[in-house]
Amino acid sequence: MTKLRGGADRTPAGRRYSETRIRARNEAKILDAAVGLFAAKGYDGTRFKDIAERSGLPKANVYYYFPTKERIYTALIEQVIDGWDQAFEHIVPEREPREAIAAYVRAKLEYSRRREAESRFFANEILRGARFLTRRHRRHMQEVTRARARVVEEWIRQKRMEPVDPPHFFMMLWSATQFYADFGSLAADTLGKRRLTRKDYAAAAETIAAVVLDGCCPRQ
Amino acid sequence: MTKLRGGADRTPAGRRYSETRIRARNEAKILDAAVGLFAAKGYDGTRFKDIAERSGLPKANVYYYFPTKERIYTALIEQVIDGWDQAFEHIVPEREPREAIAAYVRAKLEYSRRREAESRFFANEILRGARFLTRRHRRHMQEVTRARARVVEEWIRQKRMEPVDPPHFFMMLWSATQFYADFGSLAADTLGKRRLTRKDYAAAAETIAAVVLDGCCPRQ
DNA sequence: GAAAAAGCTGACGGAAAAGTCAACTTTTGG
DNA sequence: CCAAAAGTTGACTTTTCCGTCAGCTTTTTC
Repeated sequence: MTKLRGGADRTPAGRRYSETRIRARNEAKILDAAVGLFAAKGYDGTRFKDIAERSGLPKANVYYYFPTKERIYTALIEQVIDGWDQAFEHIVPEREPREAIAAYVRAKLEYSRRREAESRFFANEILRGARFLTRRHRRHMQEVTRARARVVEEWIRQKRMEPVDPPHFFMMLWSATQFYADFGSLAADTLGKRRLTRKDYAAAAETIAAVVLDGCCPRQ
Repeated sequence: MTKLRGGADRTPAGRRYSETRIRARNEAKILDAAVGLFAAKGYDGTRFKDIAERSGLPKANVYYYFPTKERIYTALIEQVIDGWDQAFEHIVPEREPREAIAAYVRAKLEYSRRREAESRFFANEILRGARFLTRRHRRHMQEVTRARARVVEEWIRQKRMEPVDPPHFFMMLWSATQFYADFGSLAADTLGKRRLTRKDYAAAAETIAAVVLDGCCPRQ
């Protein structure tokens, strides 16, 4: 499996970045401020000045850590992909498909509820054609997805679930789970509420599980 | 049902807009150019100058038709909502649920495949919190959705389909169908292709139908 | 404790964007 | 055909934003 986060950037003095405490803290501040802005306004719509203001640092200071706006953006991409990988860990051959898939759906929903900005940020990037995803990122995601697709294929071969096309099946799960965070305003409108609550996410998990699981996995 | 498109803007001389042929033609040119740019770059990322260039008109001329970038944007929103309504027409009580839902899924997929830019444009707007949707737009969409939710409720009452929460069920259908157009680059990667073909959309429709329909509607 | 590295910042320059305007040409209604 | 309305446009001003830089302070290292 390709490793991400191989970062080898260096300070002017040749020291590896992120070695100092101050740098780590300030980079976190900046990324934290940036993810919300990028999520709300997109790459082009986000002003460098605004990132600086929101993170509480002078603009020139932000430039000290990130030489361009693009670097901030790509740093965030790596951060998000890390999270993306994790939910997949539920999809393992030993588990019962029904239970594993339900756990995966819950994990994804939980992630997108708790890290709404990250979720929207990434959705935005993909929506715009994923122009900042490098070949390395893409390959990594492909490999991870393919590995889990093999698990599903195995389940199907064992007649433990209905025959579905694994990639399409995953995409269906992604779209359903991301929807609530990414299109939250539409979801809220549809439910006639001002904002989505934890309960709404729970109801979503239930509906998705009810429909998808009964549609692909025989009940015990 | 609330009517959209009530437009009552007037020219300097008090004439209703869109009465002249030239205006109609040029507004169409502008909106056509704008939708692709907004879809690719978002509201803030789209340059007024670029809209002008792409539509083949001088910038000042575009300003003659649309006093601000925002007006172009909101004009597009109305256009898209019109399309959104149409797919819903398949959801009628007389039809067999299984068949009606399958038709709805196909219609939505077809729309997002053929009008990819519109689809992405709208997804982008929602993703950013739907800040340009007016109360009128929102109410309209709510009403339309609610009306169709009643049809689903009726089906359930008649035991013609499994009990599901209609709003969540619709959101699941929306997310699954929009995914392929809106997140096309991710979908293509996942399938190991450069671009999505008509066949991929067909496979998507099949997977969605297989999973969703078996999950909610008893087979005949 | 002093040299070196890391961290910080106000002020500035250049580029590119939005938006304006006055004068021009074309189209239309009667 | 001609007056009025609609349509067109280049050149302009204003605003905004990215990125730089020189010189400062703080922290680390030995």
